[in-house]
Parts: sequence; structure tokens; C-alpha cells
Amino acid sequence: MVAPSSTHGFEAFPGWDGSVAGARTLQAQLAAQVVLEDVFPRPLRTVAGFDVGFEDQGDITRAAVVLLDAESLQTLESHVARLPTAMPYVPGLLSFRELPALLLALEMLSQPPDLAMVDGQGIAHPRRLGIAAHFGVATGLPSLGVAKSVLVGDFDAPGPARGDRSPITHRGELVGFALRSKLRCNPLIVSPGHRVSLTTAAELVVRFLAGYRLPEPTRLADRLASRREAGRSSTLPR
DNA sequence: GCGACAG
DNA sequence: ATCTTGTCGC
Repeated sequence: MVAPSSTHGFEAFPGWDGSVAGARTLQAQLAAQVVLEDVFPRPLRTVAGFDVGFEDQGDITRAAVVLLDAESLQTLESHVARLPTAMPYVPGLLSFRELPALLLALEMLSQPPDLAMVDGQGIAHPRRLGIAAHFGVATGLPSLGVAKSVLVGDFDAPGPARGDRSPITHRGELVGFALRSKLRCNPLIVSPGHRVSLTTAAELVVRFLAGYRLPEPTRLADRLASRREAGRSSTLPR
């Protein structure tokens, strides 16, 4: 039992008994619901970046969300949600630790995004349910994962140019791409979450790059989530 | 048994 | 992820 069922936040995992084995079983079941086809609004109106950070030595989990206009990349809204940390980090079970806070952040938005980009793996996961895929199935929203390092799978180094990518395979399956988002920077690990195809996931990340290693949605959320003394207020541009 | 292991 | 300054390289 890694998660105290009496704590807050776990209504996000209906049917979970709080054990590691139970979490893995639930992942396998939810993974079967993942849609790896492009089923999202065309053209994309908005895109949101999500990331999680910690404060108070890890006792508090802080999730940040930044909603951007998909065409101009201007920030429309940003919010920070806090929740007492209820589970330790267990490789492969990241979503059970961070998803509750992410869902709270999502609820703070005045409107759901057309696409959610989450810091972490999509289907490039042992049971094909990284946090981005879990987020997608749990919310029904199109999603994809952008991680800074690989969890599972093998790949050859992608070319040096921005946009160069190489396939990541795991147990004989294509699960994502190692993407060179910026010259002389380590590649990003991109994989579909839900309602987005493998190739489209990589193309979308490239589309939202703005000169930094991380695509704008995730980069901004990253900055909000890890910044000390981050405010919890929303920011409305004018 | 040994090594790997998102954040 | 987080604890933490300067430093090397492009």
C-alpha cells in the first residue's frame, strides 16, 4: 500500500486499492482505452502545457497549467494548483503521484484545451500508460507526452538539426520519437498520449517550438511549476 | 543475479 | 523532482 486511501486526491483513480500491483493492473486496463489516431479539433484553437513541481521539501505537490492560443502562442491563462503529496515516486507509476494535482490545475481553466501537452511519457511506458496517456484517458482530452529523458525503449541518436527525429522502440513496438528540438541539446522524448498518432505527436511538438529546447506550452508550465514562491493566481492577458 | 529506472 | 554557485562551451 503506497497510497493512503484516506488521503485527498485519489478519487482520480476509481477502483484502485492503493497498492503497487493494483496500480499496474489499472494501467494495463486504461492503456487499452488509449486512442492512437488523430481525433482532435482541426484547426487547433488552443493548447495547454502541464507540469509538476514540489515545494516544502516534497510535502506539497504543485501543478502548473498554461493555456496558449495555438496560432499566436500567446498565453491566455495560467494557474497553479497545490495538493499535499500523497505518494512516493515509483518508476513507472508517476501518474499516481502527479495526476491528482494536474487534474486540479485543469479544472482551474475557464475552458478545456483542444490539446494537452504533459511533461513526461505518453505511451513510451512499460505498460503504455505514462502520465500523458493516463491524463488523456482520464479526461478524454487529446494529449501527448514530452519528456526530457527516456523511461523505456531504445533509439539511435537523431540528426543534429532542429526537427530531426529517430524512432523509439520497446519490445518490438514503435512507442515514440527522440526529437532534436534545438541544436546541441539532448533530444526530447515524445510520444502520443490520447487521440493523437505517433507521427502527429512529434509534428505537434515541432510546431510549438519557439527557440528553446522545450516546446512553449511545456516550457512555460515548467517555469511556473518549479519557480519558488510561485503565485497561485491566474493570469489573464489583455 | 545485475542493471535500468519519466519526475 | 529537490538540495545549490560557479563554470565550461557554443
